[in-house]
Amino acid sequence: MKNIFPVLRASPLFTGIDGGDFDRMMACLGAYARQCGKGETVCFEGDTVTDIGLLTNGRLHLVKDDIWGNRSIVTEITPPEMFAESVVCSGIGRIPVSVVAREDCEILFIDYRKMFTACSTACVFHSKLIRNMIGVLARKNVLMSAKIEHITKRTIKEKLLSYMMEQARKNSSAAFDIPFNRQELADYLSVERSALSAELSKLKADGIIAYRKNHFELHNYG
Amino acid sequence: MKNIFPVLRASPLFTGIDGGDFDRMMACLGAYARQCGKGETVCFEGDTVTDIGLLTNGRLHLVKDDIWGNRSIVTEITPPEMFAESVVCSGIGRIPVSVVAREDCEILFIDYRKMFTACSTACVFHSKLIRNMIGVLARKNVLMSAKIEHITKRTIKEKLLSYMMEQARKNSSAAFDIPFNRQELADYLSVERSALSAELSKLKADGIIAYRKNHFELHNYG
DNA sequence: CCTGTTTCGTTGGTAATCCAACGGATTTGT
DNA sequence: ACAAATCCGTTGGATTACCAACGAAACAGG
Repeated sequence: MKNIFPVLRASPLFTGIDGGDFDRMMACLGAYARQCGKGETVCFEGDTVTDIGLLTNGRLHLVKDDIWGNRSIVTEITPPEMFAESVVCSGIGRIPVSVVAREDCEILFIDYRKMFTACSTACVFHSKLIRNMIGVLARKNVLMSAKIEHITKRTIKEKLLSYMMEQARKNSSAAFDIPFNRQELADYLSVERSALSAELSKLKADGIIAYRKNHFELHNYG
Repeated sequence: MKNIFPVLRASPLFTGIDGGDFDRMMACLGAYARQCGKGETVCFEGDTVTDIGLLTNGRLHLVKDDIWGNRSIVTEITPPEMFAESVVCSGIGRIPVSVVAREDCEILFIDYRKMFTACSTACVFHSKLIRNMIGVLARKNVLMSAKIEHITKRTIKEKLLSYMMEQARKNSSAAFDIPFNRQELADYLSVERSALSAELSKLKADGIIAYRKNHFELHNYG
């Protein structure tokens, strides 16, 4: 097992926490690493989970199976992303997805309750950690709100404009670059790629937007 | 101004906190109440907010205006719900919606940073409050994940089955009641009510589900 | 330079959804 | 019990999105 601390330092959960504390902190948090072979199921939908998972190596898929056995991928997790944190922190406990290793993985499990228990060694990082966790949950919250805002719109045109207006606002400019290619944007907005392309062309033809590759401009944007 | 403590006690943010502490706690949190007349805009999209809003009386709408001035209602807030908590806790600061009073309102504003500052009077509620906040954010997270899961599906039939399977799982039974009427369910799944009704009828005709009013049963489940 | 790959726009037929309208059933208020 | 209002299912035509397929352009590797 290689040194996972560089990965942890990259996690928003541990920002602002001194690297020298990691060893003691891990012990204090009841953290333990687990290896998972490719194809292995880390946990099954409906399982009761009490630990937050932090992927330090490999690649995970969160998947959902319907009654007929069809499997759909909800998300892909790459280091240093976490999973199950919402379920654990909410106290719901039963995880709504299965977690499957797509490659050989190494996962750090952290006991959520121990984040709050003031420890005998008077670890200073507890409050910082909790604050970080709030930030993680809240940011995810904001991202999901925005996504819902977009995909709730009825037509592709409306979804696109909703998305682009958000980008423009974030960038404080009518011109902006987007972090997706067409296929990814289509997946994000939950529409067909070809239909998306067609709608983009139409918006351009109507003079509402201009674009080239991933650079977009909204016209008449105040 | 009437006594707001009963409302606060109903808020998940204050569960498990002794009622006798409320006065001191409010002072410690830098909380202040604000009255808003019907129609008044509490804050505008893009404003920088540093306080969490907790509605203690009245009714709020979170709204979004597009370039052409069309206003769409994102959510309705009723006591004792909060708003802006994700934006504040995430550190993003700029609120992505406008907040409008639909009735005369009373709002309690809470300084997020003061939740963490250990106070001189050694208030015992701080850690409990923070824990509650994590729970609030995480639960909202889980709810939104589920919603995205449903409305991401391509057809009304798939959206319905996704929703109903979640309900069945939550209820640990193939039979369950839903908290929506048809119009509300259509809004939640982001489809037309009439199309939803038609799809429900078809699912019933195909023997996949049975229902009467808000009571549903999934066949071949489990 | 050549080639295989990926990305993107276009098109046309098919399928699904929207939309407005209507009637029946149920509920609510008086 | 009656009237008004609300909720729900149904229908048909208009709109929109899906889907598969294709070709052009951009790109990467040899």
